[in-house]
Amino acid sequence: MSSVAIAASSPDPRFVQSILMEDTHLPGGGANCHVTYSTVKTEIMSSEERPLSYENSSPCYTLLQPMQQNPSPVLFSGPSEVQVQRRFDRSPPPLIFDDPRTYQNSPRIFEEPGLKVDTHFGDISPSLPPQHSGFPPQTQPGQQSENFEESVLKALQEEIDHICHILEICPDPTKWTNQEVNKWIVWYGDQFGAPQGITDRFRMSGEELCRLTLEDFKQKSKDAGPNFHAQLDVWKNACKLSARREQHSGPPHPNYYYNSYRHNSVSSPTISECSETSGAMMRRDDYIFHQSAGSDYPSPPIMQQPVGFHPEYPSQNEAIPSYSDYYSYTDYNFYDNNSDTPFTQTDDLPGYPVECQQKQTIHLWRFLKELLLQPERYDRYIRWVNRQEGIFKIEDSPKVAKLWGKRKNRPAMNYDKLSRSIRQYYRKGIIKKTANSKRLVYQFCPAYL
DNA sequence: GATCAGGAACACG
DNA sequence: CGTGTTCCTGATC
Repeated sequence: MSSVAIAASSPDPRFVQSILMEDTHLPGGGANCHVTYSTVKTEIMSSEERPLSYENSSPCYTLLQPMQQNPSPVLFSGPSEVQVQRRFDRSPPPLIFDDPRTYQNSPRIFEEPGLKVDTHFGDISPSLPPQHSGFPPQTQPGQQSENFEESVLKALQEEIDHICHILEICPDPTKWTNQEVNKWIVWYGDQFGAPQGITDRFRMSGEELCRLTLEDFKQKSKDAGPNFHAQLDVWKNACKLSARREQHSGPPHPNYYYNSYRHNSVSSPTISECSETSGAMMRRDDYIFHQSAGSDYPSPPIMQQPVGFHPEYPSQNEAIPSYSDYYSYTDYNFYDNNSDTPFTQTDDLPGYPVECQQKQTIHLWRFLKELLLQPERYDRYIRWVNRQEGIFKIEDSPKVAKLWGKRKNRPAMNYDKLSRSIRQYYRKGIIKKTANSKRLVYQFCPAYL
């Protein structure tokens, strides 16, 4: 059994697009393919093809696939047969092979020296004995591509859910309002290096957006346009596949975040709560590297806590989300284990290759928003005053500053400096003071709501 | 004293 | 160049 690490949606939407559109029925392949979050950095794209967002993107997905008699051309074979190559007219990079069952013995990308295993995000545990690898039994040939598609879809669904939660948008692009389109463009624009004012070029409904062709996107932004187009395609396809799956397999996929937002129910659950209470979050035993009873490794909820969701820790993009600034993992290697912090993982970021921990950044406004979106954790420090209008109040300025400092690995961060950064947003139209300026009360500008 | 506003220099990717 | 970070002065609450 071998695994192949590939970059999935966040790193380059066009690559995922190709998977969803063409590669879900891999000839001879796809059996027991599984997708898990992992910031495995692989050179799928040549450097000139790789969008700017790639460097800042996390997570990547790791596709794990058993070695086949006739390996999938996409994942295993030579360049001439590779869909991705055809699509992008390039030679594919060397793929990474690995055998999860003997993983602990194979010095691979997962085993950077000193790299700890991320039991939280659920990567491969080097210490797990083979019998506890968590791999499901081999499936029948007929199930192969279906499983692959299912896995990709699940991973994408989680990523999309995560973004929907953050942006408070509907997962189905065709149903987006103008404002939701705006949010989505802002979010991915950040990742794709879209020019300022890009949202002005996308003042339309989701339905209109979905009707735009690649050329339309290119016209709106030569560089970022194709990425927007591909990313939208990923969303659309994920939505279709999800609907198709629901048709065949019972109840619809409940988007917990989105539903909770739409129905304006109680405050968002914690991620762990989601994992236990919501069908939208994948069950723990849905994951490949789940914990076997009695093991020292807790069940890794791979998608439960999508990378980047942890405001105190880097998430993807910020440069997303990944997603775009879904973020800098160097931030994990610092300080306090102060029990006051709502997290227990204050060590380094287990499961993330060192090279993935270097280049990502998070924007302050997004960090604040992520804090605000987890009131159950942070409302002691920062909370919405008027969520609809984006007005929020910093209740505990030293604490918020400390969290920000942690996040940026700036131990000397204080509220004076943080507020200076916030004030930089006035000119950029991201955050402003409220009309009746009150201390510690700020307001997100409409485009960033 | 804490917060706010904004200038300026600087770091970093 | 964009996004902060750091330091600063002066004003306001």
